[in-house]
Amino acid sequence: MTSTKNLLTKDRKTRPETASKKAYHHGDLRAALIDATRQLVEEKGPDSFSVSDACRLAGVSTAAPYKHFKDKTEMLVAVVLEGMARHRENMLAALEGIPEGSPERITAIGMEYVAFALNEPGIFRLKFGGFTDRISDPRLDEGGQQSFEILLTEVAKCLGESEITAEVRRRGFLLWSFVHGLSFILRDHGLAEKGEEFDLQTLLDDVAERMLN
Amino acid sequence: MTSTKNLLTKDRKTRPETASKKAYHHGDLRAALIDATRQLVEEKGPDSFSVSDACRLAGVSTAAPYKHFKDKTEMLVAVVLEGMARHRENMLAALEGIPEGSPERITAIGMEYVAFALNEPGIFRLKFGGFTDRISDPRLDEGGQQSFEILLTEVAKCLGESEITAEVRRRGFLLWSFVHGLSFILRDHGLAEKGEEFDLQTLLDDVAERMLN
DNA sequence: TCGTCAAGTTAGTGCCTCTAACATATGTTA
DNA sequence: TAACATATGTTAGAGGCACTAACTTGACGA
Repeated sequence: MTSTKNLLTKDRKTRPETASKKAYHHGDLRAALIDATRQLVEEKGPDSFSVSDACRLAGVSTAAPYKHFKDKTEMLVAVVLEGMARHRENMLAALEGIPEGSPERITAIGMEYVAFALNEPGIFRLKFGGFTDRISDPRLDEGGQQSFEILLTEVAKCLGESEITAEVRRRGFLLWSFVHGLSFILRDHGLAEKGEEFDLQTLLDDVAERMLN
Repeated sequence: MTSTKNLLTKDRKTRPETASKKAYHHGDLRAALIDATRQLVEEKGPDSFSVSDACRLAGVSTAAPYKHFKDKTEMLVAVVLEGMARHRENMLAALEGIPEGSPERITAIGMEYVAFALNEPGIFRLKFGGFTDRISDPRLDEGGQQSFEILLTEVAKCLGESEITAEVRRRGFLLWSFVHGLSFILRDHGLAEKGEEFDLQTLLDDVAERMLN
């Protein structure tokens, strides 16, 4: 589906691009397994994901992944890391063309945050749903921190601060909490709450104003 | 630990309370298994929970649970339902003694919401963390809705409305989103964000004021 | 050309969920 | 009170999964 090959693979020299060798060796099994894992996590849900399924999808034996990943958890971590990088890129892209220091930049980030939760709920849950008993990799915390910094930078500009002060951090934390919770709720229940519908953009504008004034 | 027997068991007539019959029949295995499940879910995390472990803890064979529960998922649902009832009771109890219509009632609910997430993270995650691919029981949605109604009632009073209007629902939704997200973040990272600490009560007061004014 | 090593394979272990068939206690009814 | 029906336990076992060990293939460098 997505052409994310080589994102997480170690560089290899002179890989022959004649991919159809009917090869005993796969070519880039690591990337293929990550693709398969992401697909299955979204299709069946993270809980129902099995390494065996990923192997079947990639067309290899069930022992093959262990040449590339320590265990099942490491496969999931790889998928989440890749997803978080995409998430950050999306948020940064959403900022383009919006004037610096305007609250629209805050809401744009929020919209993108929610969009990721709705478009890739499986990965969103793996990262944020508290898989913490299974997955605890420092790289995941780093990634989350980087996303948070993006928000803080914008909050600082909105508040007219030249650097990230305690107050900026505090406001950012409030905004983050809100959008984070909103993402979970929307993913689980949708925007229609007992027949009444909220407009997401309006909701975010409202909150940004309340939090930043 | 907690004496929650009979909470979820069908009434049985004339249960002999001479529990130590070295009995082939357990007495109240259903309740014992729910207890064991809750304990294990908190100790090891929902992902690592296994029916076999619960059986060992309860001292029965691994086939015994299936006389009381359809499958593993139904065991978890039972634990979550029981936890949600406790959660609602806690929130209602937290309101006692606080004058009607004051925003302190809102923050008291928020504090209790967060407290549950921190005290019973396993159950919190099972309910809200999006186990939705495995667990989807209408009773869970009902329970969540009931909790939300508690909040809405208080929001209406704070806004001086005699019934739950669209605006009440909207404000309640904003508050819920915030506290929900806050719960997740605190459970995952704690209140100390890079050395700076927020006071939870102050944070909630602040947000309530911003959302209700 | 040959040896080495990365990256596949098959076979197998141990744990898990869940089912089938059997065993035992309990309480109802003749 | 005896016998039956039913609820609730048991053991045995099927089938799936994560992961390992030992073997095989083939690509690359000396």
